[in-house]
Amino acid sequence: MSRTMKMSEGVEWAIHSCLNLAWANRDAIPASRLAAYHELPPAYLNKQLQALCRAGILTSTTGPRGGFRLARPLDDISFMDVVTAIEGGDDAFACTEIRQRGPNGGPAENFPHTCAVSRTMRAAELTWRRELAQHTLADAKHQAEHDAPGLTARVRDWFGPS
Amino acid sequence: MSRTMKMSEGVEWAIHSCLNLAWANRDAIPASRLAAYHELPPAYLNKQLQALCRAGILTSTTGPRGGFRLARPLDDISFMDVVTAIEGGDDAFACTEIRQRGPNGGPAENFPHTCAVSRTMRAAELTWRRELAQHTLADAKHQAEHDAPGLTARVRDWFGPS
DNA sequence: GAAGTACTACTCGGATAAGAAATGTCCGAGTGCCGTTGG
DNA sequence: CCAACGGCACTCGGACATTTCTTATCCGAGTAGTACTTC
Repeated sequence: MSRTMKMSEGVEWAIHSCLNLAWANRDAIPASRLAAYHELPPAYLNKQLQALCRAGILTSTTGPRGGFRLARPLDDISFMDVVTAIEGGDDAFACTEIRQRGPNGGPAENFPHTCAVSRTMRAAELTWRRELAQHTLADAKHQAEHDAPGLTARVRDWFGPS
Repeated sequence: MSRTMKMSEGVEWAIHSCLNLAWANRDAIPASRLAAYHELPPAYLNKQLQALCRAGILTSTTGPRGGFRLARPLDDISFMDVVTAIEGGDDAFACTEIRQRGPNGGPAENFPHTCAVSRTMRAAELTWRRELAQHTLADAKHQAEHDAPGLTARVRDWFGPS
């Protein structure tokens, strides 16, 4: 009905920023510059990149000529890694075990099996996670380069020489 | 990082209520009674069931001896149907096309291909939706009955004779 | 001229506001049932 | 006794609060570079 079950837009920002970091191929790029490239709020993008640092996807350096850089090559960063870093690893469907409440409920010992509803939901989410884990940012980079041939050079030029 | 990308708990309530409707096998059951079975806020559950009515999964009747009933058999109601009814059909990942913004952006004509990031995200979600669409509430009902043999009779008895 | 030092500008990082959205509540419109009344 | 009628209790339905969470912003701690002072 309503627009719930929405993924944070920070995921989109994070992925594109990682791609830009790879294309720019510089030592470190500050959040403000990465934000300017997509006209995003700088401080908020910084917040998202912090999450990537905590997840070990990026590394950060403070001070002049500081900023963010990739912690490992793109083919070692899956979509799932980024989603987990930003969104957290919890399942979207949180079973609250309402079947155990109410008149026909009782102590948890009466319910040795996990809820059938929960099983189906989790299985579906698992296929989603698996699919995300099988695609890396390197794949996205190659596809984007294939779609827009001159993109790599344009991005590198805009971010300037190393 | 935070607990975002969370599915509404209304989905869980809706599925269990549909199962209870099937087990009770009565003409119509009011939201208050369905809520009491799981100790849920009656008015809010009513709100969720309204969404199922709009989606054509349930039918509603007002007045005494009114309430909700299933609009079609359980094997014709998939998990996807319920999720769509409650959460809406929009994708969790909403591509905002940030690649088109900024210095290297430009008019949409410059981007004939859909964003590679978006493609991957949508493909993953599609597997999730497909998995949900392949399982019906009848499957869940059978599994639950298999897990807890006496459940069917207990539920029907609690809701009382037709 | 070279080395040491203080200063400045710039970065991330986390704490703090603002806004949106999910969650929860309440009252009105409508409907079927039941008792009453009249034939 | 039977039928029609009026009242009543019960239901959904949508409009209205409240709480939570995402989104966004701001300022401080720390760092590297730079210019200046001193030997």
